[in-house]
Amino acid sequence: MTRYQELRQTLNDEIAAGVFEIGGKFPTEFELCERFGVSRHTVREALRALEDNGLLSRQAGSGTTVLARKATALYTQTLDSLAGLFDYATDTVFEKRHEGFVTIRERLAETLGCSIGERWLRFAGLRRLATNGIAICWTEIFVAEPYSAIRSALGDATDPIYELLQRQFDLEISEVEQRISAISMPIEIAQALEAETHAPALLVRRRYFAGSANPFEVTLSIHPGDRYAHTQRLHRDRKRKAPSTG
Amino acid sequence: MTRYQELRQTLNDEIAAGVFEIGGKFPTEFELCERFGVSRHTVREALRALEDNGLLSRQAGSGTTVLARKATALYTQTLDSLAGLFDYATDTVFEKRHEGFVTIRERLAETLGCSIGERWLRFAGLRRLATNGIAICWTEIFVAEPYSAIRSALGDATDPIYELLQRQFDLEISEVEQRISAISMPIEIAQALEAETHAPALLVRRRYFAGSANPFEVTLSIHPGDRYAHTQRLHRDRKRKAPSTG
DNA sequence: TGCCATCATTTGTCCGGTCATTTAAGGTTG
DNA sequence: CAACCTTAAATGACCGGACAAATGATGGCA
Repeated sequence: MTRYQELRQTLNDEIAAGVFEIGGKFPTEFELCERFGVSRHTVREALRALEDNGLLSRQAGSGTTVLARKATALYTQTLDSLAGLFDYATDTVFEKRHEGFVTIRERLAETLGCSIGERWLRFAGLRRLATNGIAICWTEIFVAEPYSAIRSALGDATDPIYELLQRQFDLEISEVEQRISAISMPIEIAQALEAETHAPALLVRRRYFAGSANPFEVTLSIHPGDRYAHTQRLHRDRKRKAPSTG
Repeated sequence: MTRYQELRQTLNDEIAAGVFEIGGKFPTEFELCERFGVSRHTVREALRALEDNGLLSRQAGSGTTVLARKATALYTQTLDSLAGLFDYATDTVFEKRHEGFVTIRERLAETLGCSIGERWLRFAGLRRLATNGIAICWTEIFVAEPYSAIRSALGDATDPIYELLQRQFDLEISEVEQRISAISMPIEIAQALEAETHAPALLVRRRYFAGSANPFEVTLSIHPGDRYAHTQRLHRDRKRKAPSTG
């Protein structure tokens, strides 16, 4: 085993044993260099692994903080791509009906989860199955103003907007929040979807984050209740008596 | 932006543009050092990021291989326990209204996802917030017949039924499937919940598996659309291969 | 020909150092 | 007292170098 691997295991064990208080400060890189007689590079490599495991948090100027005793994830849902969020059987196409800037008012602020007065670029339209053209849902896509320049890059693109945003602005989606609620199908949307007005519908809101506390994109999808159900599966990935992580 | 970030983006773009053949060799670290006039450390940091994104594969002695044109990120939802499935803000209590065996007929077979003629033990009732007693949902719990002995063990237990089942029958829940759809609030349930009849409601079906292809427990929850929304968060995994703990 | 030792290549590990950026703390000033 | 400035300390970025380990090709030998 290499030095930084040994160091990582040693520190991992000490954290698990409760040597350091959770939320408290971890020794600095120089202190660890002295204590273990290794270079700063070796220490940083070990700390990096512990940070990846979610045990530590590091901040320039502030230092290293202990986040947890051990990595705990008992049940996980894994998606190979964000396309997995849209658990449709086949490919879909977006049929744009509206495009333009909106200024958020009270109603929309609540549903989108953003602040009143903000300006967002909005696309709205139908999403259809590519195979037979059946309309699955009404979709509204909101892009935060700083990124509204993608509007020109859209054109004939068939990629999801978050993919275009990632490329053009070098964003890395760090988190996606998905919120599902039941609403009554609005009249205009019912017409576009050829669905029954005021019938129960599924409202799916997805907020895309890239590091910041505010999302850079928010999408709303309204599905007729009889055409779509959201399904997810969670797998257990650790045995009951498993610990002995090191 | 730092140098290795710029380098990462440049190489990322070149890979995406098809400059390198998939499965073919990528330039060596030294070649990249010369070409971009940076140190090996900077190159390695950029390559590391590309490897984490699943674009490259590196092998000591052999070199670097191109795996894909586009980054295929992994997004995971992690739960420390199954209690995380119920994303209520506070504790809840179950108020039992019905208890007994049912034989599955056509309608129920479809909603539960089981076969006609099967016998299940059924509990039905209200779930209330422990703090203020507000009814959140109508809940129906179905336990497969082989485990119906749990009925006697229930009594005053406040634990979730899947916990009791796990203990009494030494089951280990391996998978949970959650299905969310929008329905119209049925009359009887609307009355019990003091909600509006035929208003949009959220139907959450959870099926609990323990190795077998058939669930040992299925629960249905019907939430008034204006009282509850289901929320889940997905995090991007920084690395495709799980970081080892040592 | 088939096998094995050798060697050059490439990535992995580790060392030393320097400067930049971020943060918290302390002191100064209006 | 609040706002600002300075300073120290910590992590982040970057450089140059050295050796280790893995790999694949080369060439000699039975």
